[in-house]
Formats: sequence, structure tokens, C-alpha cells
Amino acid sequence: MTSFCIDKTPYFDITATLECGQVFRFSPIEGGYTVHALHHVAEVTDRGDRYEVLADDEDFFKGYFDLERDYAAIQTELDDGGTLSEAIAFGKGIHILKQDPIETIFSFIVSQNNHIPRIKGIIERMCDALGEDRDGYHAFPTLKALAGAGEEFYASIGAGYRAAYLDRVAKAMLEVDLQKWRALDTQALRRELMAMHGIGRKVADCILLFGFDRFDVFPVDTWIKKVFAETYPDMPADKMSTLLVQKYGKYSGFVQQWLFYFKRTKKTMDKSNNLS
DNA sequence: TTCCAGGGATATA
DNA sequence: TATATCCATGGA
Repeated sequence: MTSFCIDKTPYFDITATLECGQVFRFSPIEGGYTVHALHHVAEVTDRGDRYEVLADDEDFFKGYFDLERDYAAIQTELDDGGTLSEAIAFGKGIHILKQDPIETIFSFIVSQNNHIPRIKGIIERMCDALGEDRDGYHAFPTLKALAGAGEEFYASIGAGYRAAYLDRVAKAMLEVDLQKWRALDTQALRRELMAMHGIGRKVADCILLFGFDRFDVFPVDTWIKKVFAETYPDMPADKMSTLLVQKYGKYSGFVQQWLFYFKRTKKTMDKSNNLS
């Protein structure tokens, strides 16, 4: 274990980053959080003027937390003086974590039509049963372990009707060359993901955003539908997503995350906005 | 108790 | 292409 510090700025907040719905393997501790990612672990503690991070792999977590990106510049460019500015102010410290593709694929299949607290429980039981025992916690399972578990296992940990999806995708992913996938453009990679049984447009876009560093995507879930219910009445989610990517371009993923966190956390939002 | 959740597959027209 | 229905589960 090594220790390092992250300077506290208005543009990185560990609570907003972890609680904004992009990740499920974290738990609060005294003054901070324990974070699990792939087979790694870190404890992040708020020391007032800085975060102190105790991690098994310093370089991994410096990349994971996306510390090099200029979030201030993105926020300035997106400032519209309206609801989006309000959402950005609310979630000013959100960073989009650089998560593992396999972990995001399985996490967001679990997420569909599901509550975040329950998603966390299902993923935790998946890790505890299939992931390597790392003395105190379990790693995210390897693809081989996921593919060997079987549909009945996924049903037994409460995955519901998603059990069949998880089993089929695990077996299918054994045949995938992730390096080739990384080389694809966003549209082509989305097509590959959506060819998997149980991955639709929304889950594919979450995987692209959180697992493949693709920001020209705008996942539309039930909360984003509420945000734009008056701007785009009765519009199917896929069409709404396409329109929003046309509007926000290479910053779509950031916009989506700020709006999602704002809506889901605040529950209420000024409907007379200028996002149209 | 009922509603709903970071939706998707399938059948139908 | 567009709409309706079903799907398991449990938190709120």
C-alpha cells in the first residue's frame, strides 16, 4: 500500500464522483470512502485542504480518478446561464472515472430497470462469490470466472431476469478482442455492444462513457427522461439520446452525468429551463 | 401495499 | 419503423 495526496479544488469532489451513479463498488468510511475497482482498492480520506489516498496502486488510481483532465475548461464552455449551469454548480466536483470495460459491461447489465442500492448488492455478491480473495475484499471477477458461473448462479444472487443476460454476455465476451474494440469509433463500438443479448442503447452508452472513454454519448434513462420531459415530450429514449449528442457533441457524456446527478439527488428541477 | 428503478427482448402491425 | 407487453427483485 502506498499513500499520496490529491489537492482539493472545486473541480474534484470524491462524494459527488462516487455518488453520481457511474460506479457501484464503494462504501463510506470515517471521513471518506473505500473504493474498489477491478482488483484494486483505495481509501480516500478528506483532510480538509487535500484528499489523502491510501492505495494498493498509486498509478492506477491517479488514472482512475481522471485527475489530468481540465474540468474547469469543460464547465466554462458548457455554461449556459440556465439549468445546465445550475446542474454543473451542484455537481461541480464530478469526475468521470476511467473504469474497466468488463466491469462496466457487467455492472450496467445489472443496472437495467433496477435501483442503485440493489445494483450495488448484486455486484457485491458477484464479487464475493467469484472474485479473487484479496485479504479483506474480493476483486471483480475475471471474465473466465464470470463465464463459468452459470445462469443459476446469477439468479441466486438476485439478478432476476438479467441472470440470462449476464451468463450469455460473459460467454460471448470470451471471444472478443478488447484491443480491436478500443480501436473502433463510437458508433461501431456501440453496434458491437448492442449485438450482445441484454445490452440495448442505454446500457451500451453507459459502457461507452464509463468503460471506453467515449464522451460523445448521452445515456437516456428514466431520470434523464424526467429532465427533458417538457422539452421533448413523449420522445423515445433512443431518439432523445441522438438529439442530445447532436446538441452537446464531444461533451455529451459530461453533460449527461451532471444532469443525472442533479435530477436524481435534488428530485426537483426548474422545468422552465432553456435546454430546448 | 403499490410503485418504481441508470431497460431490453419479443411479438405484433 | 413504432408501440405494447412482459420480465424478477426489493427499496422506498
